[in-house]
Amino acid sequence: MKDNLVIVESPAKAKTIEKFLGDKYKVMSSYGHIRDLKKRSFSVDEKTFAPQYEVPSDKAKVVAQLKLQAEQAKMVWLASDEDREGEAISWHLYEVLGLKPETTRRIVFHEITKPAILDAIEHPRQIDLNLVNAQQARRVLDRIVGFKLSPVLWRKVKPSLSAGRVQSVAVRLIVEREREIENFKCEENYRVTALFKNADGSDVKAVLSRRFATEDEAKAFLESVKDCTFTVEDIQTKPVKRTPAPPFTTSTLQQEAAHKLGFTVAQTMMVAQHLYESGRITYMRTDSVNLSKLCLGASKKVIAEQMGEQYVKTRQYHTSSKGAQEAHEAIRPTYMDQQQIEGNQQERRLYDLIWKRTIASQMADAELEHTQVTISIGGKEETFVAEGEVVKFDGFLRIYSDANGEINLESDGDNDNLSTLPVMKKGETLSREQIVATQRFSQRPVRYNEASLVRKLEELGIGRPSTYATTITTIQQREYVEKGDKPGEEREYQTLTLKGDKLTQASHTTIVGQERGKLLPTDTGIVVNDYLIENFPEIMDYNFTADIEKEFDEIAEGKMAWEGVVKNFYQGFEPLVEKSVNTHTEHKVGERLLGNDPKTGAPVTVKIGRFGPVVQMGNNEDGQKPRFAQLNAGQKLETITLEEALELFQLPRKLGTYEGEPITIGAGKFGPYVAHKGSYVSIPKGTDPMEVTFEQAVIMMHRKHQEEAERHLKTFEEDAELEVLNGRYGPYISYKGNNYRLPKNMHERTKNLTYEECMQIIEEQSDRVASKPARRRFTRK
DNA sequence: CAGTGAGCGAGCTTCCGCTTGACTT
Repeated sequence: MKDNLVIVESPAKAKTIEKFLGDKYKVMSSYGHIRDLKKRSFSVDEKTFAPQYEVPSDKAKVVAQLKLQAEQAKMVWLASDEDREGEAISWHLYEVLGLKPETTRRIVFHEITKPAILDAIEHPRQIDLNLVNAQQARRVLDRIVGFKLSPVLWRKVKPSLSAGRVQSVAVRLIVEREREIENFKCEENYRVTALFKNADGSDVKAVLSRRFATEDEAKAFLESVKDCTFTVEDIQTKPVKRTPAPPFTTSTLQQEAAHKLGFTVAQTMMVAQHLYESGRITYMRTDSVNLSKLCLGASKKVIAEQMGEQYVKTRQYHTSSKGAQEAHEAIRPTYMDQQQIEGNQQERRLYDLIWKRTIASQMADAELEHTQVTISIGGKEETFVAEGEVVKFDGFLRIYSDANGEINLESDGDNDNLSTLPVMKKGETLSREQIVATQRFSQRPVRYNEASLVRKLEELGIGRPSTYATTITTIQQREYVEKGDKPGEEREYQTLTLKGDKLTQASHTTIVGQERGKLLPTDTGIVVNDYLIENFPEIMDYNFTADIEKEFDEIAEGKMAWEGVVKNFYQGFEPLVEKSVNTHTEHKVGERLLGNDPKTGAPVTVKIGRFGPVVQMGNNEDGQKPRFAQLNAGQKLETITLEEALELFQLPRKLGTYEGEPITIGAGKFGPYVAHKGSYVSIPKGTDPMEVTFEQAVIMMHRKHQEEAERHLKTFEEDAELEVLNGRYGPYISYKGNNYRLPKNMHERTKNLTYEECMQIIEEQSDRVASKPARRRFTRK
């Protein structure tokens, strides 16, 4: 039996630490929190705010094991993380395991190294009850907000909805961005660029120092420079430095993995968890950019050996993000000298990204030389400016290309990729090749994707590294937002080109504003958001979390009592809940009267129904049963018109009977369809479902059945689960529920593919296949 | 990427923040 029991939060950490401590110590894991507010009931006293805790059923086993060991140990060391939640975990352990003060010590360490842990053991302290109370305030406040607001939504909007301090603000960001885009007023101007040749005949590209508001102004300018001479007026050269980005935190890792590897936020965390468990990287849920001395030294060595001393620059970064608690290190490789690891493709790619980012953060600045050449135009006030950049010393750019790890959202693509300028002399005359005025449009704001929403939440200090991924999942599960693509719009723009003495005009088209994998608000999301903002403005305020965090800090410093902070909040909040529940409105939240049915005079309204947005015709007043119809894809509660709504009631329509069963035309989530004997055929886009005749419908059914029959291109005796199928995008391989792309050069000979060939393709692509999304769970009726 | 599809008067839903295994629909 061991004399000492050390309890940490994570089993991977426990394993590592046990090796450092020798045989007098047993190290176990609590697997995070072991006790929480009761799951189903409110569990907070409305007067005293006393919380009712319980050990959840899935934690009973862990707790029993810990208890057994704790009773036998002479000393129990509580070594949960050094932050608010960690302190609370220690306190709950103390309470639940029935520990004694004289045989309990609280220790913390900031890096998982032998000296750091031995040092922690040398310097134990007591549980900090102020910090624990700050956590209790946080926990209780979140329960109050969540469990008081959600039922309001069940009554006012639809069952099973939810609201909370974090998720509701996340939805607000998405709804507001969509409104910004709707209200965006596009402004246009004319940007003038020139192509010159210098004395050697090399190209010089330059941009005019001003833009023109109208085509006429741009035209007048081009006319006026026909006979001008263009002279190199000034050449300015100055050194520019570029600094590497700090090492990864959870949020920056999610952003970069999304940007560079195309991972979703959840995917990144899953792969990182594997890397952590196999000892490849440090802990992956962190808000700290701090690196251990061990890592700084190891990085220095690797850089000096691989690239030379001049590439080394040891840096220690400091966290600037709001609400950071810095209980861990930055996310970095455990062993810096391991540049590559074994593992599947996703693991190798993510590891590579982490390794490079960490190494780059310890490398020298990149040194560049920026040159700006000013070109005068006859006696005119405007000038052309040519800019160029030369890398003098690549520094960290040698291994990490994206300095800031961000895309510049303001840029409209004008300043990208500065290249080298040819040699020019001051006073030199340049020959004009051509000058082009291009019509430009200001760009509307860009929608959020998962990773950029996380970045925004972190910036606002809302949510924690351990919850970013789940928050993103929750708002999608509640159907407040959905991931989707927006097709670009074709836009026409004009150019005016001056070449020699000739001024020509041309019209071009381009696709703008195309977006993929963006978060779009649903009707439900919009209705819930507007309702919450109107009735609970404090909760929906972007600064609510930051403000309340200041009070939690006061509790942690012992300056305020936690119940007082909660009470103060509750007294302002609870009456608003009361008021909302008791305000009986004639119409549902978000309901909109579109008008009346011209035939019957029945009112036509849209609202959020039990299954989402719905149009209703008539009400119960005249004793007639109201009719309902779902909105089509693309139709929005806010914008649908009476005419569009009435059209929805035209379907379903019966066409007649075929083979003893009726053929009907219906409208579904994915557009109009023909239904017969339980099978469905989509009606192609250009075809009006009201015009489809019985004969056409029959033809469509037959074509579908034929396609279905031809779908199975090849099956294999070796394995019944392996098939070659013909899909919408051509032939593909289907195996055990996953699909695999068939290389283009094999499309011709799908019929004689061999079993071995197919298995090889599957093997090659198996890393790339994303795990199947969890099956949607429906509540049992 | 690889094929979908109703229903709109019956009983349960929900928060945020720590952490990973456990399974049969």
